[in-house]
Amino acid sequence: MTLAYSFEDSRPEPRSPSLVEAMDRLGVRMAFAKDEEVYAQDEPAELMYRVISGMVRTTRLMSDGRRQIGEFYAPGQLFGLEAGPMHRYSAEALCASTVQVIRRSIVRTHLAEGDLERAIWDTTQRELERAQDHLMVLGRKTACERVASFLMHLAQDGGSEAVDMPMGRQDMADYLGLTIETVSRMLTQLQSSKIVEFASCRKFRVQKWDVLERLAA
Amino acid sequence: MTLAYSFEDSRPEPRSPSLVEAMDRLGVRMAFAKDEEVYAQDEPAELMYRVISGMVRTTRLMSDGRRQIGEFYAPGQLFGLEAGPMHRYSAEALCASTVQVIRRSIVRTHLAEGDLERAIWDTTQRELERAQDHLMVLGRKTACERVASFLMHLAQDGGSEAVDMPMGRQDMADYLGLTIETVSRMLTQLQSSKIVEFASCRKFRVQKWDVLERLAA
DNA sequence: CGCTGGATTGAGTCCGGTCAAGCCTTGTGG
DNA sequence: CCACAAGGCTTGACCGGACTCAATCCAGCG
Repeated sequence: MTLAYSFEDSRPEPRSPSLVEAMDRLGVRMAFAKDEEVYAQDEPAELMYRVISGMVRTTRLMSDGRRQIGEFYAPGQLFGLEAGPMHRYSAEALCASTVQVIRRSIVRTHLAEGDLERAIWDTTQRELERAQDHLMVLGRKTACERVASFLMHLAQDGGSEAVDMPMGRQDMADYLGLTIETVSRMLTQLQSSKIVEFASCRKFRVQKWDVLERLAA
Repeated sequence: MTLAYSFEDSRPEPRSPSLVEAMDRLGVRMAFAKDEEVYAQDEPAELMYRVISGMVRTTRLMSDGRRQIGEFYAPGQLFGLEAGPMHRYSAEALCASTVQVIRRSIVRTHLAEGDLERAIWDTTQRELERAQDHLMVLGRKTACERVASFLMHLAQDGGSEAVDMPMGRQDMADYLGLTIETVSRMLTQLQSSKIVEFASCRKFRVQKWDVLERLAA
């Protein structure tokens, strides 16, 4: 495994510390290769997951191959905590990743009454908020605004540091409802306007926060 | 009020019957005119709402006026039951409507422990599922597929009956991430292919379920 | 050093947006 | 009952942003 994207636990889960602790004690760490599936759509959701290193994406596929990415999960974030009994998206590692896995029933027996429920609740709530923000992006924003929003979001809590982008152009495109070519064009456009600067095609730095913020609207 | 859209309680809320009962006993019925606001975005969410007649939409606005509709709520459905402390969308009646309103704190004191929580949970869960389906529509479907999905959804539980569409073209457009003109064109296209038939511009009947379903993908 | 897969760039097309005209329904007032 | 106005819907002509297809570039790696 390369060191490139192993920013271990740099963004810890803000809530449910006791759950995370229980997962640490009782959970199993599993390694996933790039593009390896963590779970499948319509599979029963009896496990829960937490990203340790790398990054995970949730995707949904149409019969003709069109793909929509629901969300990206960075180290520290919980995922696969569906409200219903089934997974509504499939989940895949988008680069070599390690994920902590634990059976829900085990968590339940080892946690104070309601702790698991609270964690699921917090996660679902955040999930809904993210989906609602995503709707605005997909429904009403231009290609340039979508890409700007995306970079903004990635850079959010990175200070003025260089930000790593574990996902490739295709993943960005499928997240933003665009094509790779359009994503690429918008990125070069943002770069030539000196709004962001790319060290490599997976690493950038924001140069004009105000402009980027205004573009992301 | 015209009789056009008064399909009172034809689609009852499937879960949380005790909550609905409590709302019936303790809630207040309020009438809203077309386009009247039920609650505003970023307003504290201390009330909960249930559509009695008419229809309600939740919307989010961008600074330049672009609008995204989050969801439509038919009679019987609960809305405004946000997970967080604030409303993340504003809600408006899209035609003359009556809405049952009740303060959350009152519900809590009159219901068995956990009943309110369960209702909020069920609603949030359904909300998330709807948002996730919506993402696929906005991210990866063509104009024709979006409109087909929309009609499909409306007609879902209407049998082969004529289906009423309380919302205007602008509302459809803002829900589907399109313009009124495109929506209109797709509707005439679907009609001239004999897939659906419009009695008036707000009332239709599905003629070829299989084709519509395939289009909606 | 060449191979490979991802990223960029270019040329051309097309879907959906824009602008503008016309139509139809509904409601109002003479 | 008709005339007219107003708003919503449809239709047409045109435009442009994003897609498609294809060539090229580039970094990582054997």
